Amino acid sequence: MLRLSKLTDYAVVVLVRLSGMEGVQTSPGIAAATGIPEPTVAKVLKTLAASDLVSSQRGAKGGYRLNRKLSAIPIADVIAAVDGPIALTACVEGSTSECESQGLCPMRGRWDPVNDAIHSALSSITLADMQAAPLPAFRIHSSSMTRPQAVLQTAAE
Amino acid sequence: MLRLSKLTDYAVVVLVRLSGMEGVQTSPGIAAATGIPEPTVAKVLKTLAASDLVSSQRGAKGGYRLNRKLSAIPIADVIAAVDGPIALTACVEGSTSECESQGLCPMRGRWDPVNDAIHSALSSITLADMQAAPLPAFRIHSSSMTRPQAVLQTAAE
DNA sequence: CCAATCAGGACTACCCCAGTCCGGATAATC
DNA sequence: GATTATCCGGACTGGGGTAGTCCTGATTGG
Repeated sequence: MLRLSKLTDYAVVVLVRLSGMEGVQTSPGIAAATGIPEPTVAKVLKTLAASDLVSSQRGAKGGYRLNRKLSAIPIADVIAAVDGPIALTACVEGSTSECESQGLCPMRGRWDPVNDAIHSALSSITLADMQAAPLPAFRIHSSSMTRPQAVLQTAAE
Repeated sequence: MLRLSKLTDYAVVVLVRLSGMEGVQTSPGIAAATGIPEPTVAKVLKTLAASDLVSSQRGAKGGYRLNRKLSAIPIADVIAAVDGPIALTACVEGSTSECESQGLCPMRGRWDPVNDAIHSALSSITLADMQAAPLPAFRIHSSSMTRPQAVLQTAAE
């Protein structure tokens, strides 16, 4: 199904949220604003910090801050940061000649054009594109909602 | 990691193998030729038959046959047949408004451009492209191999 | 010195895929 | 008509990976 992890989903949400504010933001704060569980937000942010997508400020009054503008972050970077290198098959990703059946595996290099195509497709779309995306004419209803909603309604908070 | 299932891998191998022969081929035969376990080959072929990528002939002297030429089969079709519809997020695939947190989920439609990009990328590459792919200058060594190797060395058997 | 926050890892529960197997239906052959 | 080879469809099970939580330590401001 070619699915990417839910964490990547969260990462996009968190990053877009970060872009909306000026100073640093704490993970509890982001968790409250997005509705994503606090530990999970922390996990995502740590991962993103490891990939230099966000900067962290430790200690009291600390928090996270976006390093680049959304328009400078291709979605491929986010996926790579959270889900690891973008590659469709296990054969391709690094472990050269580690294929279980070297002689049998006819894939060696054969998925490369596919991987390249996907990679370039994902590199051409930035978070800004996703932020300003279609966004159907649907509005957030606060009815039957108990949690602190309002994740990012068109980034204009 | 954006990985697709190993079954898709197998499907490509099986389809390329099918393209090399004229008449129908049995799943045991393909299993022997490709080194893929027999039940798995059968499973893949059944799936491919359900998506009209291959035709099946039942009964004795039966088997499978390719419906279109490799050049007419985009890899997207194979992925869709084996792994289901191509969509990156769970939100997108069908279950409309089934998102666990409707108000919270800012993804609704936002991954669409990404999905579209990937879909078109995968539609532009056919099995023929993958068959005639880079194919590094490496040859199958029969040394230290016990299983029936020779999956498809450049489709010229 | 204390409180708030990030850092980094370990840990667990759950879900989905991979692979197998079985009984049934179909069709060619003898 | 019986037999045999093959596909059909589903159920079943085990393993791997993700999601999510938690804990201990390091850093920094009040």
